[in-house]
Amino acid sequence: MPQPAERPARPTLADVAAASGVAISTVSRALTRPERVNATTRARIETAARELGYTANTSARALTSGQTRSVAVLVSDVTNPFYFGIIRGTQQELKSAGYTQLLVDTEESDELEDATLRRLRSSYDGVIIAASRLTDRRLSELAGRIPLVAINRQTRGVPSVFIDTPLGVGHAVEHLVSHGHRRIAYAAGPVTSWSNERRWRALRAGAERLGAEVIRVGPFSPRRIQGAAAADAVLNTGATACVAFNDLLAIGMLGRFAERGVRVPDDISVVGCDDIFGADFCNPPLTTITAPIEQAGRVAVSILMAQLDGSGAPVRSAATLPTHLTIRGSSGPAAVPPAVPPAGLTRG
Amino acid sequence: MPQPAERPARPTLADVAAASGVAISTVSRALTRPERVNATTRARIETAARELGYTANTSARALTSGQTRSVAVLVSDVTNPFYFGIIRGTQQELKSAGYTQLLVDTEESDELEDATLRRLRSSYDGVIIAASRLTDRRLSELAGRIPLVAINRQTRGVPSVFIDTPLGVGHAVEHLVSHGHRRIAYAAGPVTSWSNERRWRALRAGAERLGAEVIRVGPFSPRRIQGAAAADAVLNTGATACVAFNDLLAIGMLGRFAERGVRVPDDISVVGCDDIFGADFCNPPLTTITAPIEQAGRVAVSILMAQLDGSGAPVRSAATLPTHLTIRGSSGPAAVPPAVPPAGLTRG
DNA sequence: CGAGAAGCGGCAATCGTTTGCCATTTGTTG
DNA sequence: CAACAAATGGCAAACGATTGCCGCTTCTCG
Repeated sequence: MPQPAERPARPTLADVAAASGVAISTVSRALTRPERVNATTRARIETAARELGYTANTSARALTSGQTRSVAVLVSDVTNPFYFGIIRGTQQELKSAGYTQLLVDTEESDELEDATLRRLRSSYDGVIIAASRLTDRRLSELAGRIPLVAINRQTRGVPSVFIDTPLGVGHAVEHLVSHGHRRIAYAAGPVTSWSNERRWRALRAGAERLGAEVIRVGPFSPRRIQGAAAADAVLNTGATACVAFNDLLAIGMLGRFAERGVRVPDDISVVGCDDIFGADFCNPPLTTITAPIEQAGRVAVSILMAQLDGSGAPVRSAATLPTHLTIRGSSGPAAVPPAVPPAGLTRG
Repeated sequence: MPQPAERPARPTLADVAAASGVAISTVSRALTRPERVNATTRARIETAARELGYTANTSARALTSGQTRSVAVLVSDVTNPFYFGIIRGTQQELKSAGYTQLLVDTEESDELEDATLRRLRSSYDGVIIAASRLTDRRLSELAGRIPLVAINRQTRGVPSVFIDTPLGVGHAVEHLVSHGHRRIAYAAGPVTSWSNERRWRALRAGAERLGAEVIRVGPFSPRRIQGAAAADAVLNTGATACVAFNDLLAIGMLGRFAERGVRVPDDISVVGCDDIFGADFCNPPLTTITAPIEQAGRVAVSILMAQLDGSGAPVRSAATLPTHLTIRGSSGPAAVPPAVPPAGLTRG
């Protein structure tokens, strides 16, 4: 019985070799290390390859070379617009480096993060983790074993890109205090978030420096829906201004304040973090700490590439990206003027 | 010279086999077809595998089995929040099906779309294309060769998920006309967009049915920044209401109108399409055609899975997802009352 | 107690590519 | 013209898993 005439399979190196009358190995070299093969032979091979529509099988290639030319990008919640920015940045940069992006949502779970990384181990050459929930120990152990870059997570020995939101928080405090706010609430994010702690500390430090009071409420899950609870909690503190863990929460708060008839910024000022899509056109437009989110994704990729291409020498790079306060309509003078006029402004 | 003692490599089937005293093939079977191997042997193997931390090498597995257990998701612009919804949906569903998502941005280019699909051919089992820019011919040819599902693109023989925005456009027209609008502008999207044409036709048909006039302006690239140009163009038409190709454009228009002192909806009503993140909290909140975006992603995956798991029988499914008009603050009564009172409301 | 069947596990080929090593050809130089 | 080097291309062994086929055990039943 003759074998079926159909040949739905994709052409392999063997096909190209047969078509151009050389050995498989020669074709392989012609395609991957052009200088190793004679120009005329190479031309013949390239023509044959093109005519056959040959493309290398990535699995087979990965098997021998150990290189997959793809990078896993872990985000803790694809739902969060902040990560869209990261994804955009990594996507752009990975593509231009000829890599493929494996996008994974870890759902804020350290276990899932760990399990995914293990399960896909042979599918990627390196990893970019945004807002990891892993312990320092585990993260640095991981970084020792596989090329990895963390975004917004500084851990000893782990290459990272840090968006310096605490810096912006400092500016936010100055902005608020200069407007007469003396009591500032912080609507906290998840306890497992490293960034959350950093922002809170920056807020406290800034307030202390300028003689303002801070009250922390929360934690809240960084989602818009949680903004309602956060808004109510903030109202209870008697603060005239608040800083939210991130814009998502802040936008949610804005909605709740409107619902309750609390005027922003007349009754209360709201400051967010990140400057995500929407922060500029919500109502009122949100005063926030603008973070170079996309850039963070791009920088993360470039640090990763350095590790990958490099000769194995530990790169152990750590980039810090500055942020700035973007003042929009959601913040303004404090509702109730302070009992004592801000004479202390020229203290010294 | 003795070989270096270090053994950084991941454990393979051979390692597990050695550790549990059986052949490689037995280990493979124990792990993938548990019923083929004795319970006690299996237990021993599983223990060994666990202790060694064994995970299958995906490349090797893909090479023999021909299955990669990953799916390529192509979007034409990761920057567009509409696609975030798609990505979320596919991500969720793919993960629960045990697949990995390869995210690719095709940058609105048919060539890039084609090239990527070819280049990565051996890396995915199936493809989901959102808003393909390919020709019908090419797309259906592709669908004949590889498992594929198109989102918002109906082409003969290509399994697809269609978000029925035209249906919603019809409702939007009724809404506007009932508010006295007689002249409605359409801010068109890219000419290569299949959806754009469908929306325009629905708008024209609806207007004709209700005796209103429509004017098309554009095309505009579906980005916020283009909203300014679109707003200005709409103003020139003398229309009292407009429908935008999508929310991104509509939100951009809102900003421009505010800038020019044109009140929405007092001076002009604005209706968007898709109901993306932000449509509900922009200023004013946008009246828009709410699309089940995430669901579209999920349904696309499930159709793809049917093709993949199925016995090769062409599934050729086509799902249509209904939309609905969500009325918010950006639309209202026409600025200038119609010359003739809308007596025709009870026609027939 | 013997024969057939079922259960179980091993051998080895295979997937498509890469790459170290070697053989051949070609070119260079004294 | 001889001898050696460089350029070129082929052979074959990996990479790590899957799987068809076959043989050995065991078990069952007459």
